[in-house]
Amino acid sequence: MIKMSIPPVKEQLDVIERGTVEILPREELIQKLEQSHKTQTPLRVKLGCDPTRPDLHLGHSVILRKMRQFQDLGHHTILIIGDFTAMIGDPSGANKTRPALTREDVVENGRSYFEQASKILDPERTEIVYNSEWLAPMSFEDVIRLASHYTVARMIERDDFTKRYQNNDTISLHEFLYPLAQGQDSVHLRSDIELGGIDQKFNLLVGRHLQKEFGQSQQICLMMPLLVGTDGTMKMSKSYDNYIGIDEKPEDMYGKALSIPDELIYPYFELVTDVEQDRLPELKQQAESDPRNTKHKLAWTITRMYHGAEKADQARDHFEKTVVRKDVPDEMPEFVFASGSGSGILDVIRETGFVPSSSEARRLVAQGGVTLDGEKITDPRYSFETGKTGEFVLKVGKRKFGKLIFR
RNA sequence: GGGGAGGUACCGAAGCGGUCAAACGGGGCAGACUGUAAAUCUGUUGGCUACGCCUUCACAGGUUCGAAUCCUGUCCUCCCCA
Repeated sequence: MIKMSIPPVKEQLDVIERGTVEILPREELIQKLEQSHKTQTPLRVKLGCDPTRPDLHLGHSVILRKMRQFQDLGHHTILIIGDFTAMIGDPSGANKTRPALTREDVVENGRSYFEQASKILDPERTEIVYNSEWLAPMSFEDVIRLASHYTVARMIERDDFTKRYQNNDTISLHEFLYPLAQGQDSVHLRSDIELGGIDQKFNLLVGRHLQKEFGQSQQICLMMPLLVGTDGTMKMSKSYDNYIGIDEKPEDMYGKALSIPDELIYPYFELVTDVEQDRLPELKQQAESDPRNTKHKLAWTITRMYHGAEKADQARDHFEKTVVRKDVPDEMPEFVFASGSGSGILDVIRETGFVPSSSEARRLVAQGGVTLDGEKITDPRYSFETGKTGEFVLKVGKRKFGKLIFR
């Protein structure tokens, strides 16, 4: 491992505070940073992840990027795969009790999570731990003791619980254990700082509280805002289908990034891109004066971060071509059919996998959402002549293209 | 443990014996429009060998010519009391 020097406080704060919503308590953070700089001892920075959904998107990247910044400042970072807590299911976010996962699922998801997170974190400098390591061996007695350090009144103060309680929604008793388990992680790891989304505030504070109960130095809670999704209203989440996945194809990434409302251009630059700190004010202004080009710059930057400059250029060209000029893309998946079968258009569309059912295909045809070589097909009974050969460009819906080859 | 309310499509929510593949809203999808995959307007939204047929209204049975709607049992949720 490379020995890094820990820079002075002021310098660190500039980086640390980029995009944060809240640091509790900020004063203590400064003290810890001073101490750390003086003694050149890295702080222990903890981030827990819930491996229920292994597809990471830009929403996750906000917090992971913050973690990366701590790495670059020379601190010690610990990524906790919440394999044990995932079996409880965090009550926050989806206001619903989540189904418990099996151990195998959780382990597999954890692996996939780290693999994806490595696109943002420096894997060399990330300590990975699974919280089942210390949570699983706890006895019932240990759990009772832990639970005695928190009160029901404080527990139901928590937003999610309050709301669900008022709505007469189910709250399973074991959900109360989630924050405690997460807090126990902090105690076990003796963390100095815990990162989290602002929706994690309660959980992070429980960690702080428990550390105090156990006579430890209390962690600083650093909260990042929730990234608003491409729909411009709700937080980015796979279940709202308003996300940009970090594994997505360059073209999709670019297109989705362009679909965000103009007000989000700046927050995205600040939270999910690696543009230099001192360029931010300038970008903020451009986002207002020239939203179109600034948004293209944003889309390009995001795509470049995950796919490189060359792919980003291609994605931009692809967008210009298919969306702006409504032209046919350079590359598209090919589907080969045997001529002579006299295939109907509905079956052909189905075989491409662009739609889940032939009823859906029929609907699209009826609504004029299907073209063949640029010609709208409106008759669901349209079929390719028997014995016909050649290639056709099929377009289904707004942006699904395929090359049909009959031979 | 006792009493009451309720479980409807992706979500919320009507319907309470036929005219129900199921109103309405949200979401999704499509068309028009657009700097944009935004906003707005319009249409559409179970499946199929498709002007007809098949499977849906927690689950399993039953009554009836006919049930999402009535009856019985099971599972689940919420409220009040203990």
